[in-house]
Parts: sequence; C-alpha cells; structure tokens
Amino acid sequence: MSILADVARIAGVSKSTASRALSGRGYVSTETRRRVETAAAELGYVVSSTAASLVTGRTRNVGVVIPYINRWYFAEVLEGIEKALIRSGYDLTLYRLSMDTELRRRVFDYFLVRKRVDAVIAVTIALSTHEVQMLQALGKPLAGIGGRIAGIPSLSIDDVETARLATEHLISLGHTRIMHVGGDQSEQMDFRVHSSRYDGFKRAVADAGLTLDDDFREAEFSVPGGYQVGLSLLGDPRQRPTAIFAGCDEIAIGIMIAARQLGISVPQDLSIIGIDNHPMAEMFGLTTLAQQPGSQGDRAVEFLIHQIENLDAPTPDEHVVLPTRLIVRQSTAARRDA
Amino acid sequence: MSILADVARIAGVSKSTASRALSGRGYVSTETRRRVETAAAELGYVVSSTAASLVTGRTRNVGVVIPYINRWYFAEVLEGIEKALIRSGYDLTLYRLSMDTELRRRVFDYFLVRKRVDAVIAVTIALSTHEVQMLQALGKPLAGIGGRIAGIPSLSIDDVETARLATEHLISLGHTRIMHVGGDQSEQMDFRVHSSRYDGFKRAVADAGLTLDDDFREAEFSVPGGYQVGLSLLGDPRQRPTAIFAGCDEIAIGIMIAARQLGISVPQDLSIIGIDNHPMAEMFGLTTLAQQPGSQGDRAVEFLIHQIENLDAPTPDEHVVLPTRLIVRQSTAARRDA
DNA sequence: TCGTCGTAGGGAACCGGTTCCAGGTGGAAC
DNA sequence: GTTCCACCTGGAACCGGTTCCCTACGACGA
Repeated sequence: MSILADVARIAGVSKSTASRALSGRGYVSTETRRRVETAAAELGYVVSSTAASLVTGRTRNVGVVIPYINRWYFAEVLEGIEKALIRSGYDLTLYRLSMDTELRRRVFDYFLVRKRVDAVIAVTIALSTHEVQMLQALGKPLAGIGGRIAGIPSLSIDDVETARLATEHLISLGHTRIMHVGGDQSEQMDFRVHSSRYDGFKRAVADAGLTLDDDFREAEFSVPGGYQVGLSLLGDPRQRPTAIFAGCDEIAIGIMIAARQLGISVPQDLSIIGIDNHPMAEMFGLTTLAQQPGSQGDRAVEFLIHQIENLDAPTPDEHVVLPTRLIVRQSTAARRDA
Repeated sequence: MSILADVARIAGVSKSTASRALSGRGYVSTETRRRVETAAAELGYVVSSTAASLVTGRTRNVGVVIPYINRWYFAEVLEGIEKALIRSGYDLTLYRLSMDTELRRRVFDYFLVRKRVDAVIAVTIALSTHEVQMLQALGKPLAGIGGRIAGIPSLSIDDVETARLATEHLISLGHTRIMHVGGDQSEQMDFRVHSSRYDGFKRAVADAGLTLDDDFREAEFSVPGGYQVGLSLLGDPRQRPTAIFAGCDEIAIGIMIAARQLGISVPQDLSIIGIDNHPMAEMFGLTTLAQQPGSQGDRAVEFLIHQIENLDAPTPDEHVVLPTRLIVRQSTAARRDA
C-alpha cells in the first residue's frame, strides 16, 4: 500500500510534481509524467480519496435519500441517478429513510451531515425546513425528486394534473361511477403525492358535474395491495364502480387480476387506468399515464453536478414539471349501458 | 462551518481534549465533556468524517456491487444490506455493475479501489481472481452473496439442489413433459445461477429416468420476460409441456398470465413452480421454493463488520448455504391424463 | 540586450481531525 | 512518607494528498 511520496521517490521527483503528473493539473513535461506514471503502476499506487477530499473539500460523492428500493418507481429513479453519477465520476451513497422519525434523525445527524457527500438528492421525501437549512449551511447543494420542496430545486410530474387527466379519460368514455384507489392519505413522509392524485381525481369529477358519495379506497402501492382492494371492492356488485383510476400501475394491475378472478371483464364491465407505464403495463393492456422516473434521476444529477462545480452560482429555486403522456391500451372503454 | 479547533477554543480546552470529549475515547472529566459538548452544539459543529478517516484509516462505509436494482431479488438483498449497515453505523456506497466490461473496469479502478470503503459486498457478481486480489491487497474484507467466489466467504442458496427439488416436485406429481424456463445460459457476469438451476433441473429429470429432447426456453428474469416466452411456448399445443419449472417467480407469474390468456388453465392443464416466494406469489397461488434475500444481505453485513473490526483475524473462506423451503400452493397439481 | 511569458519543478503550508507521549494531579496502598 | 496508579490534560506528530509560492530556464519580441 504505497503512498504518493513513494511514487515520487521512485520517479525521482517531488511530491508536488508527482501529484500534478497523476492528477493532470498543472505543468508537467511528458517525460516526467511518463516516469511518474510507470512508478505508480509499478507500486500499484492508488490515491487516497480521503486525503484528497480533505484538502479539496470535494468528496465526489452524492447522497441519495429514498424511502423504498423495491418499488418500481423508486428503483427506476435510483437507477437513473446511479447511471448519471457513475458517468460523471461520482459515487452514490444510499440512505433508505423509513417513516421512523428516530431513524430519520439519526440518518441526518450521523450520516448525511458529516461532510461525506457533496450534494443530496431527496427522492419523494419532503425535507423539513430545518433539514434543508442544515444541509445548506454546510454548503451542500440539494435537489428533490417527486415533489416540491420550499427553497430547493426539484423535479416531478404534476400529480394533480396527471390524475385529473386520467380521470377525465374515464369520464370522457361516459363513466359516472368512478373510484380512485390510491395511497394512504395521511402518510407524512412523502410530498403528498397520494393526496395530490386524489385531489386531481376529485377536481375532474367535480368539473364534470358528478357527485360521488363513495369515491376512494386505500391501497398499498404494490400489485398485491391493488389485488386485495380489488377483491373486496369488486366482490360486492352493488358498490362496484364501472371505472377505476388507480394511484399507480401496480395497483391497477392488482385490481385487473382481482377482476379477472371474480369474472369481471376489463374493459367491458370495468375500465381501469393507472399512472407510470410500468414494464408490466403493456402485457396487461393497461391504459396509463406514462412517466420516466429514470430521466428524473438523470436530470437531477446533471443539475446537482453543475451546482457542485459552480458553488458560487446562485441556487435556482425552480421546480421543473415533467410531462406525462396518455397511453391508451385495452383496459379502458366506453361505458356499457346495462 | 466550524472545526474542532473552534470548539476547543470556545470550551477553553485543547484540540486533543475536545476530540476525546466528543468521540468518547480516553479520559475526560464529566465537567469538561459537558463544556465541550455545549460549545459544539452552540457552533453547530459536525466532525469531518474525511479528516477522521484519513487518520484512522476507517471510512465506516461499505461498497456494494450489484448488477440490478429493479428486480425483486436484488432490491431485497440491497434493502437487507442497507438496514444492517445503518443499524451498525455504516454508510452504503452503491455501484451498479452492468455487463459492460469497460464500465466494470472503471468502477474497480476509479471507485472501489480508492480507499473509500472499508469492505465490499458483491451481489451475484463473480469477482475475478485479479479483482479479489486487488481488494485484498488493500486490506478490504470481501463477501459474496448469491454464489461462491474462490477465496472469499460467501452466502447463497444451493441453486442446483433447489432447482432439483422444484423439478422433483413436478415429477412426483406424475409430469413427464417438463420444461425449464430460465435465464440466459451464457450471461457471464453472474455466478452461473442460471446454469446451476438448469443443471439441477436436468439432474432431477435424469434421475427420474426421463429423456427430454426439448427442455429449455430462455427468458429475461421478469414478468414480461416470462409472459413472452409463455405465449410462444404455450401457443403451440404440440410442443406444450404439462409442467414448467421457472427460473424465478417473476418468470413463473408471466407464464401463468400468458397461460390464462391462452385459455390454458393452471394447474389443470399446466403446472408451474418457481423460486423466490415473491410478494406476488401468494395472490397467484404460485407454488415456489422460498428464499429470504434480505437476510442474506443482513448476514453478509454482520460478518463483514466483524471482519473490519478484527482485521487481524483470519479470513474465513467458508461458503454458507442458506435453506430454501417448498411452499405448495395451487399452481401445481397431479398430471391430468388426456 | 533586456524584459516578459510560458513551461517545469521543488518546498512548504495546509486540510481537520486522532493519538502518542509526557506531565501533573490526588488518593490509596505499603 | 514514598510509591504507584488511575485519571485528566496539553503539545505535537501524523494521516496523504493538493496547491500556493517561488525559482529557473529557454524563447521571443522590442
């Protein structure tokens, strides 16, 4: 385990020259550089990024705070972030933040804040003003994905508008008995994605002049989650809607499977629309509003790296709204009058 | 952004005492400790983990090399690792390694090797002898999950045995026209998981005295992957098997969906068994061999941390085989004679 | 011929902690 | 009354790089 001084000695130059030769900064003759490089190779020298970051103040490491890993949206975002970071020569340190507030505090105090990362990306986690201030005081650029955070740039789809569009699609097909199956309305960790989607749904319903006395069921954002709600909701023909707007494709698919099992045919008896364009959506013929979580990660990284490398530049406080696209497949159809 | 010297000054002690007071190592009077702590709190002081690791040689950071994020098995392993690391006060740096060898080299050279991590966990990635030696030369403990790596401790299920068991289950139900739908046999990155499962299948078939001239189809390890193979395989009644052993539950579920769409009923016309016990397995009534990827991650971490903290201890070169458990549900049944 | 500029390289300070060592207490044991 | 030891603290070296500053030299334009 050799250090720079060894390399310098073998190459017959000073530490500073060796450093310049290997990092490529500053003037070094080609001959000297070659000598240093061969010496380094010979010794199997690798820089200590720790030592380097101590003096430069840069770690080339970005922290990602994310609540789930094994759900499609989050895994995609994470992959997008990872690809973009590797491409730019940055490492990714992962912090999974559950709703446990004690753990959350620990992650902030013991991990994030120790000058280990150059920047932080919060995925679907609404940082508190205090958390934002803490990180900003340390000079760490921040970005949010999946929602708006006061004072920091963020990236997300417009959940209200997307939900409204999905619902309008159902309404335009003549449906009047519509329900929304979505996420827990009280879950505090996220950016109110769940309630925004429900809000969009309600607006579309109201705009169409419909009144629904029973319009919502809560489901976990997963296929089994949708399946369970589907079974109990669709099992009773008297409460069964003719169309469902699901909070995400996984829920929608779960409901489709439940419907099939109950002998309810989609779209003849029931129209279903989701959000995401999950890889399974196509095989299920699911109509959906497509988003690209991977590219959200990608763009967040691109932005952050720019911030890191121009720390003096003003922090833009803009929120970028990403488009969603309606993909009509076979799970939605005009209402069939009984 | 205050540093230790500031804290020491405010508290009226030396740097060394301040360090001792905050880290809790060495003798410090309670009174002095209190003074230092209040000074630190007042200034909003946070240690520079960079500076600390420069001198201690410990980063409290573990690197995880993994090929996928958005597949169930990998996400579960990653979650298990993450939970265990956070619990022990370690960070997790994530490296997604695709099959791109150039990228792989870069990850090794530029990232892993820079003394940024105290240990490395390779998930389903068969490190080359050279890669293992490089990391060991740097004094980094290693562990493998999902397969055996020469010279380093690893953790996995017995793929051959598990596949054999699954296949035997089908054979015991009287099936003789059996197929395996599994992963690409030539994919080089992993631990031959795919070919081990195929091998186990073939052994069970051979042991039962069956001869099959067409026993394999390749599928991506995903639901759509299984679905596509299912459609083409099951569409032709002359080549259709009466039972399928799928390389994983996601493939199995894809095949079940394809079967349903083609009017082939499971298990009357077709028995299907998978591996994993994926969260969707239960709702599909899928018979499977359950494994717990999360606990694999957990155990690997536990072991590595022990290694890190006792670096002089001999590196055990043991391979731990984890059990799988047959869960019989409704997707497999005795062969129905035509 | 002189000043200037671009290129090359060395010396030393510095990043922000940790830890070794030495010195100084005071109480307990002999 | 020593001696010993446990406890407490400060000084200084050190971890392994990067970078600032200074010197040196050759080329080139005036």
